[in-house]
Amino acid sequence: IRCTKRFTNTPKKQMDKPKYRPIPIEEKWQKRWADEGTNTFTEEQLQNAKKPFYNLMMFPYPSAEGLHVGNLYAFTGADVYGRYRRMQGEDVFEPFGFDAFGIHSENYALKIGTHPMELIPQNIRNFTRQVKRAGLMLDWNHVVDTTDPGYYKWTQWLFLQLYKAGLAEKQEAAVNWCPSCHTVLANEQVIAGACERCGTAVEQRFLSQWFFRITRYAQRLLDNLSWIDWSDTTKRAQENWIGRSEGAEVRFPIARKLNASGDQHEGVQLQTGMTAVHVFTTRPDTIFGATFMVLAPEHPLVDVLVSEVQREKVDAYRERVSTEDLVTRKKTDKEKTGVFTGGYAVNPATGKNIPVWIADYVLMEYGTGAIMAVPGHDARDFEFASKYELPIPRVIAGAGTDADTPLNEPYAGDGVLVNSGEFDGLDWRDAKQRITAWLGERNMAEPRINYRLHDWCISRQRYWGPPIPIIYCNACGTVPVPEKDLPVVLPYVENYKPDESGVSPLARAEEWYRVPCPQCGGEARRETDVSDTFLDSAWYFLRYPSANNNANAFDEALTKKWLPVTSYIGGEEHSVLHLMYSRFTTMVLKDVGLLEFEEPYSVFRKHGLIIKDGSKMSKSRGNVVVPDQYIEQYGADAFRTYLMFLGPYQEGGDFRDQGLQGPLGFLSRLWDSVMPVEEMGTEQVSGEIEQKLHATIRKVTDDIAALHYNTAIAAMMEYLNAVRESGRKINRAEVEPLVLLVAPFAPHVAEELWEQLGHKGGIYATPLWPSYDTAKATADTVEFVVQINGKVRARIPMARGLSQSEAQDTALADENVRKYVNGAQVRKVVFVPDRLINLVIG
RNA sequence: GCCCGGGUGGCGAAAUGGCAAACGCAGCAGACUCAAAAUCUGCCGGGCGAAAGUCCUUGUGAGUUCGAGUCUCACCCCGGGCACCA
Repeated sequence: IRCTKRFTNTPKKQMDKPKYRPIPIEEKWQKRWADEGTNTFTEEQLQNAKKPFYNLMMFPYPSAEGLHVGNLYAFTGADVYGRYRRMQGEDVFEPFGFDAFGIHSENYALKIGTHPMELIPQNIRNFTRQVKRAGLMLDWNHVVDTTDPGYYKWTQWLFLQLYKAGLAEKQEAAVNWCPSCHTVLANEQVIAGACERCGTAVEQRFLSQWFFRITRYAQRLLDNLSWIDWSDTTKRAQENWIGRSEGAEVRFPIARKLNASGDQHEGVQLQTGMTAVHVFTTRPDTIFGATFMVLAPEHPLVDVLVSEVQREKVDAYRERVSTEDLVTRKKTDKEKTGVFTGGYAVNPATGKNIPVWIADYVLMEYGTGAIMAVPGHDARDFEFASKYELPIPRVIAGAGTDADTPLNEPYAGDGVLVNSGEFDGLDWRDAKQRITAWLGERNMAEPRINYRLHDWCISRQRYWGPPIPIIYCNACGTVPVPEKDLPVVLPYVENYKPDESGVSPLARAEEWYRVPCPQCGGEARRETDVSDTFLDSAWYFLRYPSANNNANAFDEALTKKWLPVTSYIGGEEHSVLHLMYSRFTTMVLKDVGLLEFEEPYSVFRKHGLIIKDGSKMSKSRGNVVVPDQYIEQYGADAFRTYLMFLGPYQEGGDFRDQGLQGPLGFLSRLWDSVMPVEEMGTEQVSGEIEQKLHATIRKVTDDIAALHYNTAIAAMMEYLNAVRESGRKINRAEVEPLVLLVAPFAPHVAEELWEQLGHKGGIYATPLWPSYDTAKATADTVEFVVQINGKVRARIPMARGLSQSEAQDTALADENVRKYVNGAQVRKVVFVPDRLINLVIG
């Protein structure tokens, strides 16, 4: 009975009206795109593309938890841009892949007890399913999986190119060791002294590691930032990371040591041939205030400088520091400690002997591992000098102070030199060059540029990565694996758990690492470390066009056609690591003649972070949004549109479940405006709607180009509202362009409506992006703002193009305006054509 | 400490130095319905006012300007990154 009643209550017309049901439409179009190869290129098509546009998004690590909304936010933003460019007639190549090696996957595999070689393919299948459901315009013919031997063969090949170029070196070095992950970490992976991944305090260990000499490229990496078209904040982050400082290297000759009675005596001849302590300073102008020196406890000259009187204390201190973990060592707020070595060096400016100390606040890894301490003008030196009662002279006098004003705190501001001999009175900036030159005349100093950037340690004592293609032979030494023998396949080993030993689990696979030497055939041993995941991602963009090429890492012709990457959109969290390493790799490949360009990404734009309930999504907070449920409920189109609408794309935004209602409602209203097609009007667009249509096309076109997706969507909503509010029957010509404008955001519903409207071949068959007419986009009447003394007193519709006097006359005819002017003299008129007139009275 | 962002209605947000709050969410009222959902219509920063209108309002304080959310200076707060970097 109930059912019957409802049936009779529903008007006939509404029964016939097809309702917007996203899910079947999306399934239909996803199938069609796949069947017809809408989004994929064949090798031939890649080769023959007329207007190549390489649209890159950052490939994800395929976690076992699956795709989360942050991934999809990143991909959709890039996809919208790619679809937009494609509709404008460009050949958009939008590939996808998986960055599946690394500690992440390995730790997870260990945790759940599934071997990574089984786990990762599962994850990739799951990720692929999710990504496909989201309706991205991806080329599934060109997929990259970094764990595929067909891929990492070329990662190993890349290592060999660096090796041949002399840019890969094995060094015994103090490295960051994570005692929990049992591996070495790059400096970039150490966050405030703790492991980036697990948060465990990082220790110092001495291991033999492979390093890439990225520091040789520091200046070039910095210089190119001036011309590459990247988000400013990303460039700034790289600039800070490279950390260029200009200053001087100054030599302090070693002078004397304490003897047993505490007196100074002549220094000994130095075995190393070094007769001076070298320091790097950015403030050579303050050298007259350098009253002592500090060496890092590990500094090799400590052994030379130390006097017998102090040896015991020095050894004890060094012992203590070496066992100290780097978190404690690098805490900036802890009290500084140190020990006098008993040795002295000569300040080359004053000629005086100054004591040499060792202290843990001086780091071996920066500069020369030694400093001249200027306690008067450096906060750290001041603190140290105060504690150990060392003299704190003033050598810079700021406003209101002179040579004799005592220093109660370090002064690092502007000023002129004092207590600095012939340089007194000089501005500190000028003094930098003058003093460096003056010392240089006696060969005691020269200008020097120092970088914070360190060489890239790529060795990992882990299992889940590409083996480093090196063989150690007792007779021949270090021998690179011949390119013909690549890939060095990562063997399946049952026990891949890392241990305390500091060597890779592969070092337990004897049958794998025992090999004959490629040069002499003698007994040899493979390198058992694998390489850093960042090496996999440092070149993946080169592989995509050549993903199906087994003969080369990257095909010469395809690379020439498609690279550098036209547009790269990705998260800011990769500002320094991935983006810096891939720039470095590209430069190296150019230098060895394999590429013709040296910057991999012509345009890079960072996108914002998506927030949930006011904080970053994370598993520990339990606020991670999984897209599947939303896509099932609202459809991929509404979900995509919502993600792009919730805030400015480059700044991110707050994800709220209820927010999805807006875009869903918009898409259903668009659907209702078109369907059923037979009921649409056939009149031409005219009048206000025509103006609004052209203005909307212009705004959407410009906004998408600038990644202002949220305002582009708002403009489309506004236009649709205007069309619907007219109250008339909706004409086909009014909504057809809107169907196209919405396509980058909601591709499925756009395709469906486009087909319903009678168009064959789909939206991407020909370049369909609507064009606008600037003249038509401009309204012929404007609402003119009339201000009196800067306050709005009237809003009067006026014809466009009025002159100042016409506008003024019209304004003065307004009652409210007259009331305020009230016969007073108009002293000044500010006139902004077609917008505003401001009458200043007084 | 240094380097980036950012601070606007109940919420997400918008605004080439020129109408602050577009667009959307939530809310309220109404229409349709036996009812609910869906949909549609209206209202929706605060004060005064019957209304026309008017005053206040973009973290705080100053400044530049005919005019400041927007530019300048100082400060406060939030988020992110770097950090004994010599």
